[in-house]
Amino acid sequence: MSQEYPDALAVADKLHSAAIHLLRRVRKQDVATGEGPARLSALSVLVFGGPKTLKELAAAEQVKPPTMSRIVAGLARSRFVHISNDPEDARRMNIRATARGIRLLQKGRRMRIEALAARLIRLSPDELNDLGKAVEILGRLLQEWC
Amino acid sequence: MSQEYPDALAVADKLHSAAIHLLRRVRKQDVATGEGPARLSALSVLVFGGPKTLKELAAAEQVKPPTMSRIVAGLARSRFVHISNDPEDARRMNIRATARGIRLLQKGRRMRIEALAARLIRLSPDELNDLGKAVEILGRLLQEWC
DNA sequence: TCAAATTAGTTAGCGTAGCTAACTATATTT
DNA sequence: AAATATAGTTAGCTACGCTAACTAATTTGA
Repeated sequence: MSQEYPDALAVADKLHSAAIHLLRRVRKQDVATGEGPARLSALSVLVFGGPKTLKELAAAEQVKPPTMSRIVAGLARSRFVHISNDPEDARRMNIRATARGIRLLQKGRRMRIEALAARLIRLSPDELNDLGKAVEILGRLLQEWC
Repeated sequence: MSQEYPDALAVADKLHSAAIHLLRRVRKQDVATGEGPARLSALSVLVFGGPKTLKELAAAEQVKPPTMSRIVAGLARSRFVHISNDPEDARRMNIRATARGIRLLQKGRRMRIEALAARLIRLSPDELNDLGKAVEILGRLLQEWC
């Protein structure tokens, strides 16, 4: 009992630090897309989760409606998403990624992931395998979390 | 050769996603400190790495000098850091964390890490162990990565 | 030695991204 | 029909990133 907790704390500390520094490195690839991380992330939700209302998108991104309103406005201005009226409720908007949006997402995602993968291939097969197990665990943990 | 690369890509993808979502969760603890992540991170560098000039601090945080200038100004206004003149070079400033700054950092860090650790202790010992190995690997990888 | 170049940091001004409060417009409930 | 609730926007604040242009101090080197 007094054995697990300090260990979890130590892992939490290093994991937190690693997440911060890892994102700081891959974020450098983003400038090439011309869009910021919040827009790319929202676009990703639309591409992989299908059309959404503004409120749903805000909830998915854990952000308040006014924030998502501006993110969507930026994406729409650049024609990466298309906004249509909900036929059942005139208050709602239906937001969907355009083909252009899907292409942007694929490009940006590919660049970030490839920059990271270029580092990962320097690892030994064992190390990569350990990392693979860890991301599976993290994926499950994050799904349960909130 | 065509075996390692796609695997690294898959791990990179999930790792990237996990880092984004993990930070989004722990960041919620930050509001209680009253300071943003960039200030807390810079303060952390000062606490664990000792006094620094503005340029050194900017380099450590991978940020441009004007950005760090504003971060330091905010920390100084709240008396979390103390700025003194370099006796050898009047252009330079020596920035050090105050006792108040150290206390804030410890508080904020503790809250974020504890929120994360509270999730990690739900894992099995094996899973926690896998995660422990992964963060060690990531730590080394990030050190080499510019 | 003294003018030119370099270096440290700031200021001004821009964009993105987060928030709350207050607003409009539409739906729903009573 | 009026009151209430819901969806989204607007206005205005803060933080945090950048570049360009600036001041002040130090080095360089002719």
